[in-house]
Parts: sequence; structure tokens; C-alpha cells
Amino acid sequence: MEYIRSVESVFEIIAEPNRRAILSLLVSSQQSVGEIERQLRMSQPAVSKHLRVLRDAGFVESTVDAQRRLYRLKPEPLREMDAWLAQFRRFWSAHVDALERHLDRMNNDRMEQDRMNPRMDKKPPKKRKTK
Amino acid sequence: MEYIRSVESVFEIIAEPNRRAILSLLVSSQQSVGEIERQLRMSQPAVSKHLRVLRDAGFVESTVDAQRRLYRLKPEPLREMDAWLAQFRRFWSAHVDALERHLDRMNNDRMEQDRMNPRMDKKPPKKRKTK
DNA sequence: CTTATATATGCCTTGACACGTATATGCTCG
DNA sequence: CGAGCATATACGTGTCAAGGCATATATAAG
Repeated sequence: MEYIRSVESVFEIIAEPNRRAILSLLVSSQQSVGEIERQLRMSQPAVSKHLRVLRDAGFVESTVDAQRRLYRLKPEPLREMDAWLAQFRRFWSAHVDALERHLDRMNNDRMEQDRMNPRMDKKPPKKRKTK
Repeated sequence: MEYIRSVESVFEIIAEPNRRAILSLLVSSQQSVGEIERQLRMSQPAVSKHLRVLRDAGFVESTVDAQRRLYRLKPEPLREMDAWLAQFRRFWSAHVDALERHLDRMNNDRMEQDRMNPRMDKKPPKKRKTK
């Protein structure tokens, strides 16, 4: 019905294992469709379709070389993913990094008392027993 | 219950926008199902199902608080994502240093548009470049 | 011009999955 | 006990994407 379906997010793009494999392949150097096809043992149409998706999403770009197309990585979408991941980085590094461990503890303490939340249409029973 | 749904990869988990929203919510503090439901304006079953998926994949864990369940983040899967991204980090930082100027000059505008626009062009830029 | 090679695309089928509604489970309190 | 709240799960449904096969397009070579 609707055709407006476009590239939702970079995350949906890299959810596909074959596409991640293609990206990993391209890290080392640019590759033609046929080379990717052989190394990943997938059908040629499958490779082309994935590359199409990747290119539309800005993950790769291609140049023409005779009948071949050479695909190479583009950094922006991957940076975008990294940016999203950044909000959690502080959190997880706190679990290993001793320096940040106390930050984590502070945060946890706040969580414990942070039961009250803004914008509640109806208030839940406040009576609860923490075990 | 059902057949064992193997946790394919962390990437398929975070492909879902609502799940990403839940994770972003939890980065500040732990939350109950009801709180998530209200803040994200989704149905209660939807929240529960997403939390189920997130928990099976190790993104979150829960503790029982009376009739409520409090969910909080776990770092491992996010670290796993970061590890995968790492292989590209070298690549894209290289672009800042060396290649960026060149690429910027060539298609900075195009990159921006490719990422925002739904593709309605039937053909890729037909660039002639034979060697 | 004809054929081979390289890649892209259209159609079709299949399966996954997200959602809503309804219901089950579990806990608390009167 | 039973009522009520908080959360989990079952089931049916619609949407959508990935893959295979066939074919179209483009270039190269003979």
C-alpha cells in the first residue's frame, strides 16, 4: 500500500547479517560485486540488493570500472551508530573502569529513591514494600 | 512455550525503535513496566514483550518489587555492539584526518541528502569512470 | 553484429515479527 | 476469602523484508 517506506534507521540496515558481513569485507579494501559474491557465498542478486540498501542508507558508495562496480565504505552512518551508542558508554565503562565505579554507585543510589515519576495520569499505590 | 528462538544478534534486537527507546529510558534510571508504558505511550503488552526480548538478549535485567518489575540496563550486549563497531572506527577516523577534505568537496551535499531522502530516483548517478 | 561478462531489477513466495485484544498469573490489602 | 492492580502470555492478523529465479541493462571482446 505505502511506498514511502524508506531507510528507517541505520540500525535496521545493519540488522541483516549478510549486510554486516559485506561491511566487514569492505573495511579492508573496496570490492566488486562478484568478489563479495564469492567470498560470502551468496547469490549475485542477493549481493546487489544488499548493496543497494547499503548505498541508499549511505553506508557505501560505488564507482564504475568497466562492467564492474567497486564498492567502498562511507563512514557517516557508522558514526551515527557510534553516536547513539555513546549514551551508554559511560554506563558500561563504569562496570569495568574503577575510576568511574563510584559514579555508577551514585547513580544507583539515585535510582533507588527515584521512584516518583513526573506526568502520571493516575497515581499508583505508593505503598510498597521493598523486599 | 515455543521453539527456542535463538538470540540471533544484538543488532536485530536494537533494530526495533521502541526497544531502542526503552534502552534510552533506562540509561537514566531503572523503571517499572508501567512507567515505561506511560512515558513511551505504548500498550502494556507491547512493553512487556519488548522487555522480554531485551531480557532474553541480556540487555536488561529485572527485580521484583511487589507486583512491579523494575528493569535496568545490563552492559554486555551494548559492549558487544561497540566491539563490532570498533573495526570501522579506525576507518572513519582516518577519514577525518586525511580523506575528509576530498570527500567533502566532492559530495558533502549529496551525502546529506542521500541519508534523508527516500529514494525516488530510479537510477544511480551514472558516472563514467573507466581506467 | 554477436556473444560473454558483470551487475541491477522485477515478481513471487515464505517467514518473521510487531501489534491489539483477551486472558492468565501473581501479589496486596480489606 | 475476594477485589484490584501490575505484569506476562496466547492467539489472530497485517505488514514487510529477504531470497530465488528470470530477465533487463551495460560494457567488453571477437
